[in-house]
This record gives sequence, C-alpha cells and structure tokens, in this order.
Amino acid sequence: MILKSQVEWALHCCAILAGLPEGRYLSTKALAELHGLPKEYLSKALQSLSQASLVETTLGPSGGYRLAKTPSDINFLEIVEAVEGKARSFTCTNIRANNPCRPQGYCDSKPCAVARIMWEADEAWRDTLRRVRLSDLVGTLSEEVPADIWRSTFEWVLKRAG
Amino acid sequence: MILKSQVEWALHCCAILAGLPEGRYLSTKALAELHGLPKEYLSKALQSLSQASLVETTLGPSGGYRLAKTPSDINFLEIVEAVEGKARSFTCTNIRANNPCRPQGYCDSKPCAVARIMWEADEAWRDTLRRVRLSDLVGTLSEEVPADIWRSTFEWVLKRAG
DNA sequence: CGGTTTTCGGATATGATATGTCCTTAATTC
DNA sequence: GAATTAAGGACATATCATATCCGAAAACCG
Ligand code: FES
Ligand code: FES
Repeated sequence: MILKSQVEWALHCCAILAGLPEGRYLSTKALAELHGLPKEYLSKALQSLSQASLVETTLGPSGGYRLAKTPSDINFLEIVEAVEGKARSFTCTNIRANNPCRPQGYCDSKPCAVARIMWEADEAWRDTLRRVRLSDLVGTLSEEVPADIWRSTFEWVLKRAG
Repeated sequence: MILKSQVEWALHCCAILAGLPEGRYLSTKALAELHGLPKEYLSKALQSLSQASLVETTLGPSGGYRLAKTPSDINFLEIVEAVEGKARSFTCTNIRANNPCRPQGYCDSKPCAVARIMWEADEAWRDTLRRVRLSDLVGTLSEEVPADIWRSTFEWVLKRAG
C-alpha cells in the first residue's frame, strides 16, 4: 500500500499556491521547475486538483493555477483524495461467502467484521488528514524554512506569477 | 493506495486458526478450500505470517499451520504488516531539495513538514489496527455469524485439522 | 525402507496500475 | 495573427500484484 508520488507533488504545489497574492496565477511550468518535476506529468496532478475544485485555472500567457479557497478552508484530505481517489484502502472481496458450509443462497445482513475493523482504521487515517489545514502547513513551513530561502523562493514565484 | 487482497486472506485465515484446538494444524489446502482461494498463492500469504512468527508450521501429512500465540496476543497490525510490509504509505522524495533558490549543498535538518503530517496519519491508521486483537474479531464473529453456520464450519475445519 | 503429503522458496508468466511522454484542441494574451 | 497556456486523449514503459509451477526438504505411514 503506497501512495502515488503525485500526492506529494500536489501538497507541495498547494503550499506554494497558498503564498500567491490575490488574483495571480502560477503556471505548471513554474511549479514543475521549482520542484524539479516532469512538467507534463505534474500537469495530470494539477488537473486532478482542478476537477476537485481545489484550484482555479485560466488559459493563455500569464495563465496557470491559483487556489479556489482560502488555505484555511482546504484540508489535507481534500488534496490527497483529489489525486489518490476516495476509495477505501481495504476492499472486502467477501470471501466468507465461499464457505462451503453455508446454505445455498444465504445472504449476509451486515458488512463483515473484518472489513468494519479495516474501514475504521482507514477512517482514522482520513480523520487525521481532515484535521490538518493547508494553512497549518504553510505556518509550519514559514517557521522551519530558513528565512532567506523562504523569501527568495517567494520572489522567484512572484516573478513568474501571471 | 490499495491493500493487497492477501491482507484479507491472512485475516480470515487467522480467525479460523484461532478456533483450532490446542496442538492441531490446518493445511493450506483446507484454508484455500474454505475461502475459495488459489491454494498456491494463498500459500505465499501464509508464508509471510510464518516469517513474522505469527503462525507455526509442521510438515508432512497432518501438517499445516497453527497460531504461534494466543489470539488475544495477536493484533491486527501484526497480521497486516506481515503481508503488506512495514513501510509507511507515504514516502518523501525530498522534492523540496530541487528548489533552485536553495544555496548549493544546503542540507535540511529535519524531515519536511509535509511528510511529518502524512506520517502522523499513517501512525493513526496503525494505532487503530494495533488496538484490535484477533480475539476481538473472533468474539464479534461468534456473535454475528449464524449459530448453525458457525458450528458446521467448526466441524468442517476439525475434520481436516491434523 | 519407500511412498505420500506437506511447507518452503525460487522461477516464471500475466494483468493492473503508476509513471512518463507526446500531440491536439480550445481559450487567453499581446 | 502569433505565442502561451490548461485540458485531455493516446501511447509507451516500469513496477507491482496476482497467479502458477516446480524442486527440495521434512514429516508421517505403511
Ligand atoms: S469477507 Fe473478507 S473482509 Fe469481508
Ligand atoms: S520534500 Fe516532499 S514530502 Fe518531504
């Protein structure tokens, strides 16, 4: 069970977009260059964010992406699910139904106990992500990233934001 | 991010083995037949359980698997990690290091903020699984599975247990 | 002892999914 | 009209999950 690397990409990109001034857009090209990622493929991740209505886009030169909501209104789960999908990590294939001791045509009333436990764990994972806002990440980053790097990155981005 | 189906298989098999009388073994063949699974491939999952010291084996006719510990001493996380591995679901590929604004040779002191949050969620998932014991599952099953099916399954297993 | 049954591990094949590239279309800016 | 951009489809490649097969070693049974 491994998350795709697009999840990391999306989170980093959202963190950058969160620092963008009101009304400005940042292109895929800039985001790819900033993170050292293949532009074409990163584009797929950004499209996922767009389809999830987490970011807005505009075309043409000076086009690109910006957040569709305030950073404090976006949580980690939204971003993760946008690229990873909302499907649960555990799927019950109902192998209990293959038990040869079962009467013909017997039908289970509840989802099985095994799946319920695995889904509970899945929900705990999602709950944790749901509780962390994008603004929390930006806050942590602004404390931890050395001030000069933080500032020069911001300038680098502004220079390319349309 | 999707768990392999072997996880489900291992959990179901452990639940069955938990009902086995002291000192008896159940073969892969019986477990595969009971759950309608490919014997050869299920064998791989059981080998994983064996390598994790969750089950003990013996060879020859009347050989097979039995639990290595009491059901109340085995938790879900042990079983899941045995077949799924202990690696975290999120891997930080350190793309922050590609930031062109960084000074040459700059080295990060901490794991990055993004990864820490994702790992926290991963830990919440593991914590939930760690808290559920195999004996809890057996207890739930014995309440929910209709008594006649429960009993006949038990007899079916005993007839094949060496 | 010899034949059977079992686990174990390696080798191999197949299918699905993640990753990555390329190209076309439509919208926007200048 | 030319340049730039997101969107999305087609395609190629790599990795991993799934599945099967085989040989070796151990245990049981006659
Ligand atoms: S029958 Fe296996 S998890 Fe539901
Ligand atoms: S640098 Fe991306 S998660 Fe650590």
